[in-house]
Amino acid sequence: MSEVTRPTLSDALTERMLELIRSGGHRPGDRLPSTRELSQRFAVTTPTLREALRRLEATGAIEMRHGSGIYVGAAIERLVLPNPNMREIRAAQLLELLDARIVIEPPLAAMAAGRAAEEELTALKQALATAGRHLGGDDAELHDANMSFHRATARMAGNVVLHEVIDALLTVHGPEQREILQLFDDRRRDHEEHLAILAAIEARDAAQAEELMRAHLVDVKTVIEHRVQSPR
Amino acid sequence: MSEVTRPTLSDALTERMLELIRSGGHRPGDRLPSTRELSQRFAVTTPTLREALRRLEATGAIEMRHGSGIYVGAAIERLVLPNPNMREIRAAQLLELLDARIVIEPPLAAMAAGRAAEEELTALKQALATAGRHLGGDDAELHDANMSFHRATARMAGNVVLHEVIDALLTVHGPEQREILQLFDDRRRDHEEHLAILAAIEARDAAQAEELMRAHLVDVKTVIEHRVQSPR
DNA sequence: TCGATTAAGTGATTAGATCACTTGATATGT
DNA sequence: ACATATCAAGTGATCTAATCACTTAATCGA
Repeated sequence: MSEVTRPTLSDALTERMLELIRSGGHRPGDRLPSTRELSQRFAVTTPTLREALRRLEATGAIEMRHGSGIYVGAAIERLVLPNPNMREIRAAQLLELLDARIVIEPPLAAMAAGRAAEEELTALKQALATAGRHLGGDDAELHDANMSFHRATARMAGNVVLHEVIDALLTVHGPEQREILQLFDDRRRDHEEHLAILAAIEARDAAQAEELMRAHLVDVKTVIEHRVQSPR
Repeated sequence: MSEVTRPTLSDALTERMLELIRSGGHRPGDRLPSTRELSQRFAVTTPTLREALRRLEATGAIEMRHGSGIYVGAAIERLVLPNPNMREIRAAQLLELLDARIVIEPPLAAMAAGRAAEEELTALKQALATAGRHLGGDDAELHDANMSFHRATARMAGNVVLHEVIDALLTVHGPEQREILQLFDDRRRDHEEHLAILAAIEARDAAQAEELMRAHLVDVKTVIEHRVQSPR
């Protein structure tokens, strides 16, 4: 979903469809209106509507059964719902995401330490350097740089499957996390924890890399938990 | 991609497009033929073609830029390419997949043991019972039942994110794994290991559940490694 | 009571035309 | 000569309205 080109009609349709499912309180398995009714309601023609539907189908948000109807898919629950009202729900998702990362990323850090190559370490250092430059400035850029650090660590581990998993998780929940994680005091500590992880990997100390990564993610989780209970 | 309904024209188109990209040796960023030429080559009309393109776009396999063209996306490399010739590559992917599962599933088993509810345990037992019935028979059904056991365990852990990750991994690599894992002597041992894991979860012994799951997956990995070196 | 039939509703596909956007070449002005 | 403006060709986006293919549940018949 790179936004290099201007949002097209079909782009907007996809989101309106998601909104329809969500605001309608639909659950997985529920049946949605027919293509004819949807195209009328959204004032677009059938082919245009179907393009939007195909995208949703590819994501697992809906399921289209020939001759039967359009049904809400199982994946609808894990989709990023751009609903600005439901801060708590999104925070809960975020905590689950962090639990997932706490499971996956520490072993990845250990694997990375086991096979750290010079050229790969460069990517890590570069991400941290970028993050360092944005420590006092732009929220978005700092967050992106930090995510790059985690991505690079995952890539170094040398397991494509796990790398892609982490990549997907960070991509999907990136914007939400960024929004919640905006607090100035955490910035420097985050950065220093990243540096410590890098040092452990560079020293090829798998055990410490794993432990530092775990501690780091637990720290982040703690911050978010507090943030949810007492939003600023 | 549930195959409850018969594959539609657009389904086939999606795969033909993937094949075109792959066999053409295209790399991410490469430009593909225009919609007009593609629709002619595949002998379908524009709207039909575009549905297939939208699905590929949603997956990140391609990128459509208004007024410019259709380009190969970055995600094309991590897509599952149904190439029947490359047994070694698929086996290598399979080993990476198992490494990934070895990272994720043992902690999930531990989490499941921590919050095992009666009704959820039923799903586990049911899957194992089904597997038991197929121990001496159909390959495909036995494998499906075994995968159901792993899925159910992941679901019990109570983390939607990790559950979906495991679900996706098992779905994507399921058929390949099944093909490689066809050996009669492993069946009973696999089944018994599953039973042991269930017992640990039922006894709420998180540590043992985790360790048994890890040992089980390592066993499977060992089998595959041997199978690749000396295919029967 | 159970099976086959059927009709209504639904998704899938067709056809060609037109609109909107990008891009590189051309022309223009300095 | 260089930079800017204009333009035309190529491309994706959308429209239109009709027909085909499939599912489902009610209906009918044995």
